[in-house]
Amino acid sequence: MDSKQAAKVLKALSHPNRLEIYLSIAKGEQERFAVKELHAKECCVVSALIENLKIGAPTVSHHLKELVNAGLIVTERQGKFLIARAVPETWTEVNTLLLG
Amino acid sequence: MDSKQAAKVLKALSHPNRLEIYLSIAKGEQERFAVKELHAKECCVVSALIENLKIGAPTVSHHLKELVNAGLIVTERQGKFLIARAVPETWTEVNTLLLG
DNA sequence: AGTTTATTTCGATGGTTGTAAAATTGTTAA
DNA sequence: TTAACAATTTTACAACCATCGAAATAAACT
Repeated sequence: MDSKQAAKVLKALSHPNRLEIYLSIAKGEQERFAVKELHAKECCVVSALIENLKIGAPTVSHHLKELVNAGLIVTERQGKFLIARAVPETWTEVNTLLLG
Repeated sequence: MDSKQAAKVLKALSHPNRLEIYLSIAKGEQERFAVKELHAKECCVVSALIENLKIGAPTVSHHLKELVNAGLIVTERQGKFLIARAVPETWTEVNTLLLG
């Protein structure tokens, strides 16, 4: 990964709320909120994040789009809900650039 | 490190020019520009960064201050020049949070 | 003093975060 | 199969923050 792409990823994580959203998704801490049919590690709906962060749904929606755009997560709609999963390789590549 | 502090560090690296500056300092690529008395890995003067990035001295000065403020580098004046060294532990802590 | 290197101040420009209100998409119940 | 509900997204807008250079200032060498 080149440094311009890395800067984009870092920017996506550079806001406290967005970093929290990413960590919640990556660590699957949303299990208690998630719909029962899904596995814990791949669960995260917008409404769960709203509960935790106390910011509005439109803002969460916007933040999620930025994380998707940076390649840090992927999302998938399941019925009414939006499910998110982290893409850990993206962070690994950034880390490689910074440590290399 | 807590996530708010991590976000601050990530923000400092979230701009392409600042990331380049940090990488230059961390990798000691500025040796050819540095004053001869200093060791390669700890050398980096503002004028060298200006050469590489083609942005003005005031902007470089401002970016360096943000990197210092995030704890990613330390600076020291040696005569006319400003010397910078990376503080790799800061990045390590951020990485630990993101991987943990 | 004059030159070189870096910093501060200030202003212009553009981007970011957030909300309210409306629109969209999917589910459920009559 | 409509009507009502529920989750998310889009649009529009306000408030705030970031990047950058020009000019002036500071610090250090010759």
